[in-house]
Amino acid sequence: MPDRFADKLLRWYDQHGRHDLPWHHNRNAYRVWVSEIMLQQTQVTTVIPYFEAFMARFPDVHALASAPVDDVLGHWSGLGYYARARNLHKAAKQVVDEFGGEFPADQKQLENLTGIGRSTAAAIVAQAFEKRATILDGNVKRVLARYHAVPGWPGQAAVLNQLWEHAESHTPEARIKDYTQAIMDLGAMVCTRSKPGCEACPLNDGCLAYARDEIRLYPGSKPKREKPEKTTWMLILEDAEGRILMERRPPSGIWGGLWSLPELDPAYGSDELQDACARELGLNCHSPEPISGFRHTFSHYHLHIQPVRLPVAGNTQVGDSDRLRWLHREEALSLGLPAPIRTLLTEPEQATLL
DNA sequence: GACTCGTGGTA
DNA sequence: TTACCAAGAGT
Repeated sequence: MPDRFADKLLRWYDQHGRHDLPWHHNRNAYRVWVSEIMLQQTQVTTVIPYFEAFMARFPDVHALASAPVDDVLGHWSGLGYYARARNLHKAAKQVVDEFGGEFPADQKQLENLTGIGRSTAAAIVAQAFEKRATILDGNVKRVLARYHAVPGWPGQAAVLNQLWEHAESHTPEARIKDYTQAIMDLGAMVCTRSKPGCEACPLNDGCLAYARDEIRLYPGSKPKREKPEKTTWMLILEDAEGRILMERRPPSGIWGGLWSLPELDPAYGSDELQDACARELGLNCHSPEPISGFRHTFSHYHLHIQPVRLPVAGNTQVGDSDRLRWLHREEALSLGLPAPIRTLLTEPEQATLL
């Protein structure tokens, strides 16, 4: 049974909530879906320009389903978590092939689409179809962990299940679209991770953590783990015409499906790179010109990227395959590149010669 | 259940 | 400079 929680929250939302985000206009299941996928683990201010460009290029599910995956990845370049883009493209085809281009209004059917989980399916049902459904994203987890003083890290299944139960219990029948936006807005604008605005919170009188003055204890933090250090050679192979050899990365793993620079095993020493290049890529290269490396931090490890210039002598047999392409710098930059590779190609002064 | 998957903001 | 983490989902 819905409680006063939703009423207080909605009253606050009417005055202080965000009513003007890009995906609030021309609202339909497609736009809600794309926004929800982009917003996974990604902040609103980062998403907005990507969303606008994506909608201009892929205005509906048919445009997305019929587009080349490279085009989709290109519009995702710099946003991160690129499996989202591959899954988005795959799911668009599913919607066209299995549902005639119309998104199902059922949460379970939505969850069968690639890349749509429980919370995202609920968000689409609530926001696009205005049917009662319960979301549980990072904002809601934080609000509810504090409101009910739920101990533990939400990554633990037991903790997560408790939060889902609380979330279900507060979900109202009426104004579901607004409620869904409201509880996310409260988490993003008031019940923030650091320096929450408890004095201005519409729910502070029922908040258990606030009553105990223990806001900082919730939600529980993730257990720390050591981040391993990894190293890789990134080859800048430039031919006589100034073209650079680009390589498509494998579909899974880091930067899956994106175009990047060819890599060699870090076990090779600098003096072995020229031979390794000939053996593994069939290229006749000049001697390597080391460039100062840089460290890039991922969620689970640090990667020391060691770029190396290896000018290529004469014609080469490599290239124009599905995996390897010789491209001018501008052509390469039009592909979906990982952020550090884009930086390496656009700001070579960042990687100056040793 | 543990692990993987990016990037930019923030303290 | 570094650690933490945000509109999660797939393997």
